[in-house]
Amino acid sequence: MNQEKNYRMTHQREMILEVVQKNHSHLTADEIYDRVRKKLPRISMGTVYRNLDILASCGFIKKLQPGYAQMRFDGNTRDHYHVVCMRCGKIGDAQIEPLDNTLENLENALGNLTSYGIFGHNLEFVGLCPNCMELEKDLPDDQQTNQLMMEVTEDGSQRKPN
Amino acid sequence: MNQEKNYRMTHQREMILEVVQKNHSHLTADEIYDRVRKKLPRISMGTVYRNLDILASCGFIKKLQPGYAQMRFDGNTRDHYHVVCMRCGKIGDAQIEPLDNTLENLENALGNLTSYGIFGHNLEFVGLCPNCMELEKDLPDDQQTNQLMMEVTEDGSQRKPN
DNA sequence: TAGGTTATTAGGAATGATTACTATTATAAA
DNA sequence: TTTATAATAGTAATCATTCCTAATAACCTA
Repeated sequence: MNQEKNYRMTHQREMILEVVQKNHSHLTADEIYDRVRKKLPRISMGTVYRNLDILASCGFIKKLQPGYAQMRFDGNTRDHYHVVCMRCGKIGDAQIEPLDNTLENLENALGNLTSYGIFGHNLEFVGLCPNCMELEKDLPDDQQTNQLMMEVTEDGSQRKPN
Repeated sequence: MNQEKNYRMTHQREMILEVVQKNHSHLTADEIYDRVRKKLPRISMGTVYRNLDILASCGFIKKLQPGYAQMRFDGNTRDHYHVVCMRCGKIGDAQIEPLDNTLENLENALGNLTSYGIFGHNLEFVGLCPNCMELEKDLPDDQQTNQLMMEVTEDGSQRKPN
């Protein structure tokens, strides 16, 4: 199924892919598990997670994961955006003014298109902190950050670092 | 310390607030725990979490939490933004074109201001799904969503729903 | 088509952040 | 002070996700 790695197409993997592709509702892993289990009752949760990872790394599906795993706390209560390190999760301040006008217009436009009630937005920038940029230099090519981008940015936007 | 609720100012709460305010590095709960423990060695993790919540709800600090708790998976691999329900976590598609030009310029600008290497961005809209909007009507005023906004949007942007 | 290599699986245990519970203690108002 | 009750320490529980391992199944090659 993939050129680079010797992946094999198993029934489990096939079913998981089918479930994700046929659903437009951004299922969680356990929702996928429940659905696949109707066809393959003995499948395990570990199999579901492993295959979702593999399918995402092959570009067949997309993993939506929170920008950071742990809560963090900020003594600065003024409105400001953040930069999140995609390797270590460290958060820095983005010295950029909030895009209130641009995004409020966008929120209004979106409000007319969706059945959701729109209250606000989250914008964060994704990158590498100085420390992780250093470490990166010692890694083999296939572990370099640009290889990992697809899994990290929510919207798949991807470009060379500044 | 607060007008609405009968909060009391304890040594623990005071120390936690001080640690968060004196650090500009967006500490995690366990980093705060470690630092506070140097002054109050018997403090417990539960106390740290509870106080961080209370301090955030009073507006003294800001809680940075991921937009959604669980990973989700999308069969649609085209670039697109999402709307996240702030009550149930359900994710919908935002029928809005990616802001590639606007935000790429912003990423470039930011790249010159920060020590991070910038690779991309995440933008998500926050709101209420149709189902939760219905449920909302039955809630007492102090549990209505607009009361909860400060805790939800990353940058604190806040407005009436569309 | 069979056999062998090894990727993949099921099942269960482990992890790690966060929340919940409870008897005891400390705060602040009268 | 006294008193009501908010807050605490310590511990147990939760829950999504990852890790581990012996057994199984895909797929390449003869």
